[in-house]
Amino acid sequence: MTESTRPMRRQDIRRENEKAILLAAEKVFAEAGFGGATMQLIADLAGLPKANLHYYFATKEELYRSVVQNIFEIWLQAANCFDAARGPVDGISSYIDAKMEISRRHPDGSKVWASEVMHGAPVLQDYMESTLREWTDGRVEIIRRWIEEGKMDPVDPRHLLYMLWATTQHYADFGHQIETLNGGKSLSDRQWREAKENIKRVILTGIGAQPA
Amino acid sequence: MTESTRPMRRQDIRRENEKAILLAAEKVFAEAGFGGATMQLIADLAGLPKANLHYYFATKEELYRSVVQNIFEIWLQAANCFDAARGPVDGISSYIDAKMEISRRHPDGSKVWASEVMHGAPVLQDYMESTLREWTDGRVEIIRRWIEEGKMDPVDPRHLLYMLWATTQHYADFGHQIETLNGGKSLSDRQWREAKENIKRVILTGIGAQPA
DNA sequence: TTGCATCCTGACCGTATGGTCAGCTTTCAG
DNA sequence: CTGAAAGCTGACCATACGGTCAGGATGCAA
Repeated sequence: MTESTRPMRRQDIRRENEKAILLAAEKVFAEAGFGGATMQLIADLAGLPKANLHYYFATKEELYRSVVQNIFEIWLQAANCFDAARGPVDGISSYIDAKMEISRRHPDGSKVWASEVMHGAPVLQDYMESTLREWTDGRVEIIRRWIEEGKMDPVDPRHLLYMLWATTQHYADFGHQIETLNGGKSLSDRQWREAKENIKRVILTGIGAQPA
Repeated sequence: MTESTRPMRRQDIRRENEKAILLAAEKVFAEAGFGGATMQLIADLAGLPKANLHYYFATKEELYRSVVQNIFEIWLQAANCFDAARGPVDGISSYIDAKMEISRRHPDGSKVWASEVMHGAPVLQDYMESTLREWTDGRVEIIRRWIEEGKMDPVDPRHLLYMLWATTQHYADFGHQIETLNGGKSLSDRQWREAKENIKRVILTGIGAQPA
């Protein structure tokens, strides 16, 4: 760690430990699910004694909640690409890029999020009913406008969004399956690019998207 | 249950109890994950004492394995539509129909399967490396032939398959999210039909599929 | 009717887990 | 320098869980 450096300031200690715990927790929750994860495992992975975890996060639930909220933030940020766009080609392309990047860089987070939703969103139900709903309604409106302006075919905006979420998250959540079918090797840079291009091409063509 | 009927035959008893246990287990595993599920909960839901579960299924792992294998069977069966097809429109349409029907009728099974894969397929790894791989290779070959025959655009067959899996399973695995965004109500017959039609339309158009 | 295999279950057990706490060390403001 | 606040942790606890088992109930073939 930072053994040979000068002693850390309190603030730094707090930040670094919380970060290490959250990172370890994300991995363990992703691999074992909430029920299968143990504080001991997370502690070991973070390189801290278990009691120290409880110093920063009172309960397993609280730690889990923090992890899930982190993911949700990242998830929502990817959405900004959508707003600045002038048309479906631009907006959907960059959204797919962003979400595929998340699937590649934060597969654990993606899995935790998927798990949370699959189990009925016990922790994030309120977020889904407020933040997520507002975000979705906003994008639906944008897509609807694109359709009105003749920039794409009249596809149901909600189902289009579900399709975008599904196809991109699949590469994280079902990454193990994809790897297995890829001869046990994780996708190469090239394969990730192909995956992205394929999704973009099929969807953009599929909705009859017109540039600009 | 069957309180007012005549006593059951042994065979029937065995079959009915195993069925009840598997059904309950599927639901509990789907809702809580493997680690979060308890034999007691499954027993209660099945209306049997916990010890009775261990009479039919020696361990929690064995019960889980049975559940997952059941899903896998259903999953593979949906694949048959693909084979009889004469072209991409026919084959992919019916495959989407079949998989959407599974998502609607067996959402719990779908979730258990998703969970299993997300956690690295600890139980079904061997199946994925044999049965699933063979199945996939076969379909890839079919799609490749369709492309050669000019029946669809040259889309990477594997990524196309992933797209089909992702979009259809999404309606089961993320059903809770979809319901929340649907005003807290589950999708109506009409909405399911729209979802299916949307997926078919976007994908078939997206790959430039030609009838026959 | 009899005997046996199957079916069933309350009570029990060892273990692992989430969580607590008393008391230690370290930082740092005044 | 000093004292209080923040950070840390080994040892401990209560509980819940997966699993066992002895022995009773039930069906069924002969």
